[in-house]
Amino acid sequence: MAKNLTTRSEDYSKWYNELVIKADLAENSGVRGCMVIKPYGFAIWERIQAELDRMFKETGHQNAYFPLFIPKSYFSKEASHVDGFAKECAVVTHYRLRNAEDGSGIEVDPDAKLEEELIVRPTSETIIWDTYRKWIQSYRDLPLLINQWANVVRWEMRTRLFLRTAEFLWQEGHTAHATKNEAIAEAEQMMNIYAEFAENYMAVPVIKGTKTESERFAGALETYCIEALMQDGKALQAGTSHFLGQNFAKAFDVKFATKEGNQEYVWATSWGVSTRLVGALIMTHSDDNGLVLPPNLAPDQVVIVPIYRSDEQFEAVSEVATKLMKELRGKGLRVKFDNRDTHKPGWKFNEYELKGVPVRIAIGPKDIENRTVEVARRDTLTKEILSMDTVAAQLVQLMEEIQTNLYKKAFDHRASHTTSVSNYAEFKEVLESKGGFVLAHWDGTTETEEQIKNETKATIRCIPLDDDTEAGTCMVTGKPSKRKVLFAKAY
RNA sequence: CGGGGUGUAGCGUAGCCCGGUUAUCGCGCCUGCUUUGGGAGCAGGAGGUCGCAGGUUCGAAUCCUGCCACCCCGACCA
Repeated sequence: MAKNLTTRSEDYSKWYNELVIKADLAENSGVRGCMVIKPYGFAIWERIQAELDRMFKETGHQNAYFPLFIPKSYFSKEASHVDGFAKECAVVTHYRLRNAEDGSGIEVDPDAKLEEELIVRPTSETIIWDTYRKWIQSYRDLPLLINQWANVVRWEMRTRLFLRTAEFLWQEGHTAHATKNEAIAEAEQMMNIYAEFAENYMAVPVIKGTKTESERFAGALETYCIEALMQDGKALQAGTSHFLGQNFAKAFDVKFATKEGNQEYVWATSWGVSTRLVGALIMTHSDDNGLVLPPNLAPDQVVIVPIYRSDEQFEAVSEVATKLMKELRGKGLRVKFDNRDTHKPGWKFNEYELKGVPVRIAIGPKDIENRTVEVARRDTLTKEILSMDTVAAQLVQLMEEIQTNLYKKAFDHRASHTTSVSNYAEFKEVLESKGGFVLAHWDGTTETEEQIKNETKATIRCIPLDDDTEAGTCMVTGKPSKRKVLFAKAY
C-alpha cells in the first residue's frame, strides 16, 4: 500500500487506498500534494466533462480559456475575495533561471525579478472580470454565459487524493447579467444542473441548499451547493454555484448601457465542480472488491472476456465476440473486447471488478456451442447465462437497471444516515455514534455555528431548499429558528 | 508552522534495541515447460547508492550529529 496517500479514517483509508492504487486510478506525484491521474482515472474525468459540457451548452453556455497567471493587483480589487484566497496562493516572482556562478547548478536569476508578481490562479474571477469589462458595453452584450475547463492551484496545508489536491482540474462558469433576478436564476439553474448530473449520471443523491455566511464563497452574496453523503458518514460538497451580486462588477468597473440609456453595473454568478467528483464517485459506490461505476458514467460499460485454449478456439470466440461488440456499440453502448493473450480470464475478471465496469461478458467454446453468453453484474456480483440472440437488447435494459439500483442503494444509505434531532445532547450523541447528516434547529448566528463546530467538529453543510420548513428553537441557545439545517462532519 | 512517526529492489517488508561473511521474505518482473470458464503450477533468472551528508569504529542498514522527504494529528479548504 502506498504510504504517500493522505487519508483520515483508519477503516476507510484501507479500502480507499487499496482501491486507488490497485485500480490504477492515480498516483500521488509526491510534489506538494499534486496528483498524477492515470489513464483510467482520467477516462472517468473525461466522461464527467463530456456530460457536463453537453448540459452547459444545452443551457446556452460557451467555453473559453483565460490565462493561468493573474497579476497580483487584479487580485486585491475585491477585498473579501482576496481575504478568502490570500493564504493559499502560489506566486511567480521571477521569469528566468541561470547557471550559478560557483558552478553549484541552476539558480533563480535575481535580475529577472518581475515588476509585479503573478499569482497562479486559485480561481479565475479576477482575470475574467477584468476581461469582461472590455467585452460588455450594452444590454445587447448580456447575458454573457461562459465556462472554462482548467486547472487551478490552491496551496493547501494538507491534501487528500482527489478530494483536496494542490492542483486540481475543474470547470468554472462565469456569467454576467442585466438584472439581479436573472443572475439569481442562473445560479439556481446551475445548482440544479449539478444536482441532476450527480443524481442521474453519478448516481449520487444530493441535498440542494445554500451555505451559511461563514461557509460562503469569498465575494459571494449567496452560495448554492449540492451536498452528498459518503459511505463512512462524512459529507462531501460536490458542487457550488454562487450569486456574486455586483461585487465583482464594481471592483472591476463592469457597466453596461440599459435600454433606457443608463449606466448600470452587471450582476454576476460563478459555479464550478472539480476532480473531487471522481472522489465522490469512488466513496459513494465502492465495495470491498473495488470501484463500482454507474453505467451512465463508466468509460467502458461492457467488457467482453474471451475464454479459450487453442488458437482455433480463440479465432472462433473472437469472431463471435467482435460481432457482439459491434452489435452492442450499434445500440449506443461503450464496449471493450479484451483480447489480450497476456492475461488469463480469471485475472481479467478481477481487474474489471476492481475498475468497476458495470457488466462483464464471458464467451467461451461452450457458449459458441449453445449460442449463449455469460453476463456478470458488478453491482450485485451475480452471473447469468443469456441467449446470444437477445443479449444486446437485454443489456440496454440492464444498464438502466444497474444505474437505478446504484442510485437507490446510495439513497437508502443516506436515508438511514440522516437523523433529525431535537436537542444538543441528542445531536452530539448521533454524531458520535453513527455520524451522517443531522438535521437540527439553529439560531442563524455565526457565533453559535462556530461554537458547534468547535465542540463537535460538525459544520452546517447547507440550509436545505426543500419544503420542510417547520419553525422551532435553536438546540444550543434556545433562540427562534425558522427551520432545521443540515449538519455533518465534512471532508 | 506546532506535536508525533517512518525512510531497506517497482510495491509491501525482516534485520536496527545488543555493529561482524554475499542484506531477509512475499508480490510483481524476465526465460522455459505445463496451464487458460474466478487473480495458475513447477524450475531457473534479473533487480539494492539500506533517504542524503558527515562522524565514531578494524568494520555501520544497525550507534551519534545535521539535513531532506514522506505519513498521521491540528490550524486552512472545491
